[in-house]
Amino acid sequence: MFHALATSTRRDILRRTIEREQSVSTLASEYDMSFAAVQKHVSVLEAANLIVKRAEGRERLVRANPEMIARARALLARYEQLWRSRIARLDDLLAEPPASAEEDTDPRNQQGD
Amino acid sequence: MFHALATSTRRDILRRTIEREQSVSTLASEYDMSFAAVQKHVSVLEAANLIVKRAEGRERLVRANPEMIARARALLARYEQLWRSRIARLDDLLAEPPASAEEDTDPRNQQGD
DNA sequence: ATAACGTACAACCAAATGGTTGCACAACGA
DNA sequence: TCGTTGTGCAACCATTTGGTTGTACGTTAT
Repeated sequence: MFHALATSTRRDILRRTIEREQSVSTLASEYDMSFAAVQKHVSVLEAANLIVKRAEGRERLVRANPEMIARARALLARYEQLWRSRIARLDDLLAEPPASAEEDTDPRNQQGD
Repeated sequence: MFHALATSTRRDILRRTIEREQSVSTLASEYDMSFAAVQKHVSVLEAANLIVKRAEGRERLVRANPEMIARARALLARYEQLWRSRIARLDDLLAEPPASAEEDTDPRNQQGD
């Protein structure tokens, strides 16, 4: 999925199909490459579920799938959350009372600052 | 940057270095591939600014760069925003009074339901 | 019916990618 | 000092990727 987002052409296709549903050939006319090349980009986005195709006569209308974009964003948000919880853990260590020598591992050696 | 995130190995490296800073060889020992392969993944992440390397003796300590993760997430959030504003625009059209035949384009033909 | 259009797909190609091994070199430990 | 460890880098290889052209086929318009 991140792979599908890794090309600027595909991100642009995504952007355009968010704006409005449009046919593959309409999309292809926007780029300086062959129809087949754009067709491949579209199929990569489709495989990643970032867009959806719909048949209408001889045309295939392409529209973005906002659910998948949200999923990608949520995944990255999880990484941010990991980071925040790491910070929280360090804060916890620092907040611990430096008293009692009960533990066999000294908290001061857990995370050098 | 999305390209850097496109491999599960690299996302895993990112996750580990969010958890805690660690050397390249420590990272390498976690994966079933050569040191050089992991080294390359690390350099891809570094080029994308998703991680930062720091020299300490002969080791190179790697840590995640949360700013860049946030930027990626923000970018995807913008796509979501695009989608929302598209919906808002359609809502505006539907909210318009269907009276006055002044426009030369009939609102009923704008978006087939 | 026939031409033009929109699409799908296969074959092909150059470049990038993800992996390998090997070598060089600096830093550390005995 | 000398072996070991951690790193960087180059060369190489197989596969994937992003592009091309050509062909085929259904749909639309004349």
